[in-house]
Amino acid sequence: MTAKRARPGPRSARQRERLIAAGYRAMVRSGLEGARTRDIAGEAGITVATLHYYFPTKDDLVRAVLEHTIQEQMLAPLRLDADWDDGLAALETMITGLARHADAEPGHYRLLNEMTWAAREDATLRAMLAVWHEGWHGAIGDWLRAAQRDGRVRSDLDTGAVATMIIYLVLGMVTRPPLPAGAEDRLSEELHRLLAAFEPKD
Amino acid sequence: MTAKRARPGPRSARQRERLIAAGYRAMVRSGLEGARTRDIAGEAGITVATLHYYFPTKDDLVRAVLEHTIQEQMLAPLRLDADWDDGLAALETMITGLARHADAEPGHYRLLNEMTWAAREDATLRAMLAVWHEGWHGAIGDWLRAAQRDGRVRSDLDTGAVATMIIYLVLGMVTRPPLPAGAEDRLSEELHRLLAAFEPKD
DNA sequence: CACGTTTTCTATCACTTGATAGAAAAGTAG
DNA sequence: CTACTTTTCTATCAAGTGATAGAAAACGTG
Repeated sequence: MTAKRARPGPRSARQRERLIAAGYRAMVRSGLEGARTRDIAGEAGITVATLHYYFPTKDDLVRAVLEHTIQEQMLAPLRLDADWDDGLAALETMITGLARHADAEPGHYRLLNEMTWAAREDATLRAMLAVWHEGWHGAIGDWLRAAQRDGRVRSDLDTGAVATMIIYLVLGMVTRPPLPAGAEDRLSEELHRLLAAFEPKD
Repeated sequence: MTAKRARPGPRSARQRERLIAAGYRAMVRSGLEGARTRDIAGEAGITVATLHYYFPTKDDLVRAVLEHTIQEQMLAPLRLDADWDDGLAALETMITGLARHADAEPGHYRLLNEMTWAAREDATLRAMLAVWHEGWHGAIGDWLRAAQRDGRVRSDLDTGAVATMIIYLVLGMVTRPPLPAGAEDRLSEELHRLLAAFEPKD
């Protein structure tokens, strides 16, 4: 017996990509549930019916968009490849870069956020996110250990635990909560002070 | 000319509260948009029509629920009053308490999260959140300064900037992202190490 | 009880939204 | 051109969903 699968035609890969791109934009604009299939189709230059020819249900499209988001849109802002030689600089680049990006593209981080909540009830999504977080956690740990070897970060720190703290810090930061003015100004500087290998003169 | 306002009857304050409580539960369960007015009314033991007698639009109800959430449900888990004498202990109590609470009641923090995003386009909501964040930020700063006076926290730290970091850290933590197993185990311990007044023997 | 007010319900609307059926159009091969 | 496949469109459905009108019930007061 044939599985209750979608019709098997090869489809146009180009149209698929166009729909995923339009879906990403719509979800960044209106959120995961707020994005309307009609808008997405319209933005891709087709009708809803044709959208459903490529993605039988909205959930299929959402899945494809989130997968695309993780693989294409999420790694870039992290700058995991930046300045590998200088771990502290890489850390700073990542944090300030993300803060700026979160101001410019808040919808992107709202999408990441909705994804995290959705992952609680979706094993596939959770697995994808876990892989991504693992890579991120590992990269930050590597940066910290490199800086420890250079004597620029306290050698007694548990780099894994600190990496976790930094990830939490960044995840909270990109939600851009309404903190008192200037609360973020000395953040990066202060993080460096906390991690620094030697006590300042005081 | 009379303003286009709802009918002026006094209403029952008890029913209002019952609706807000039911709304809070429904939104914790299904999210801000996912909560259905029919479900909320049913949970309060009335029909949708009666709900609209108390809250002309769903948005009015949402507003009331969020206001209630900030004032009643949000301050409690922070334990801002805990162990005021010992700032570091208060900090630890807050962080571990929030981690546990976030595991037990994730929906509460999803609601807080949706609120933060909604506040971007709603000045009233943003103002309410800002007041709450300001109090939180101030309390953490007070704890840190108290611990500095006791000589248990490095005196060279900018307590405001560190308070911001801790708030970001907590906001990220309560989203419970799928980090590698055990990533959070030594978090609190490591935070203490970072803040500690003296370098360990190494 | 009688009368006015407040509260609640039944029934229904108006509209959105994801989804589908079936025809038409576009592409492909001989 | 013809026959077949792939893609797209028009038109429409079915299930919600917030909201309302208007009658009925409950309440309060003398």
